[in-house]
Amino acid sequence: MTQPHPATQDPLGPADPRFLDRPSPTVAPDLLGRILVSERPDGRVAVRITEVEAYTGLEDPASHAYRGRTARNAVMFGPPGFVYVYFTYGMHYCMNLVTGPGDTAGAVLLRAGEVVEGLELARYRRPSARSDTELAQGPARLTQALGVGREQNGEPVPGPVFQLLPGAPAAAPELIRQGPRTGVAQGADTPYRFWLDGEPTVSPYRRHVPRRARTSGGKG
DNA sequence: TGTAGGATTACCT
DNA sequence: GGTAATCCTACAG
Repeated sequence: MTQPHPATQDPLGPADPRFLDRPSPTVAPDLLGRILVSERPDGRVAVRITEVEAYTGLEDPASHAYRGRTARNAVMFGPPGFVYVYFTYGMHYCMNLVTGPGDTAGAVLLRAGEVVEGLELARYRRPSARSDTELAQGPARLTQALGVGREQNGEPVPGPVFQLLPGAPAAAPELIRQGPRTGVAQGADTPYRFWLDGEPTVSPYRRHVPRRARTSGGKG
C-alpha cells in the first residue's frame, strides 16, 4: 500500500511559472517539503508541506471536477496557479492548488504540514490542538491554521496572500512515499496520495466509510 | 422543492 | 474503537 515514489528527474522550482502547469500527480510530490506562506490581516503563518493528494479532473471519479464545471468548482476549470477552497461536512474548509496541464481541472489537495512560522498565531487559530504537531495535521486543520476560508477561493499563487517557497531543502526524494487517497468514496485505489516518510504531521490513513442511513423519525 | 451525502474533526467510551 | 456536529452541494422529481 505504501511505495516509494520515483523521483522527478528535473523538477521545476516553485518560482517557475510552469511549476503548477503540469499534471497534478507530477506536481504533488514536488510540493512536499516546500514552504507555503499565508499573509492575512491578523498575521503571517507558513507551513512546510508534508502530505498532499492529486486529483486529475474530469477523468477522476474522486475529483470535484468529475461531473463537470459548476459554480463550486469553477476555479478548478481555470488556469493553473490558483487556490481552490471548498466547504465540507458543514463546518470545514479545505484548500487545493489548481494544476495543469492547461485547463484540465487538475488539483492538489494540501493535506498536512508543519508550521514553521507564525506558531503563536497558528495556536490561536487552532485552540483545540493539543500539540504543535496537530496545528496543521489534516486538510481542514491546515486550512484553519493558515487562516484560509471561502474568501480565499480563487486567490493566485503566488499572490498577495499566498507564496510558495523552495523549502530548505525541498524533500529528499528517498523520503517520498505514495499510496491510496484518504477518505474518498470513488477511485480509492488510485495511489495519488504523497507524503514524507517519518513526518509526525502526516495524518493517519483512513478508508472512506459510507455514512450510516438516517433512521426515519429519528434525529436528523 | 426535497433530500442524501460529503477530499473532516473533536470528543466520547 | 465509534459517532455527532453542521450546512452546502448536487441531483432527482
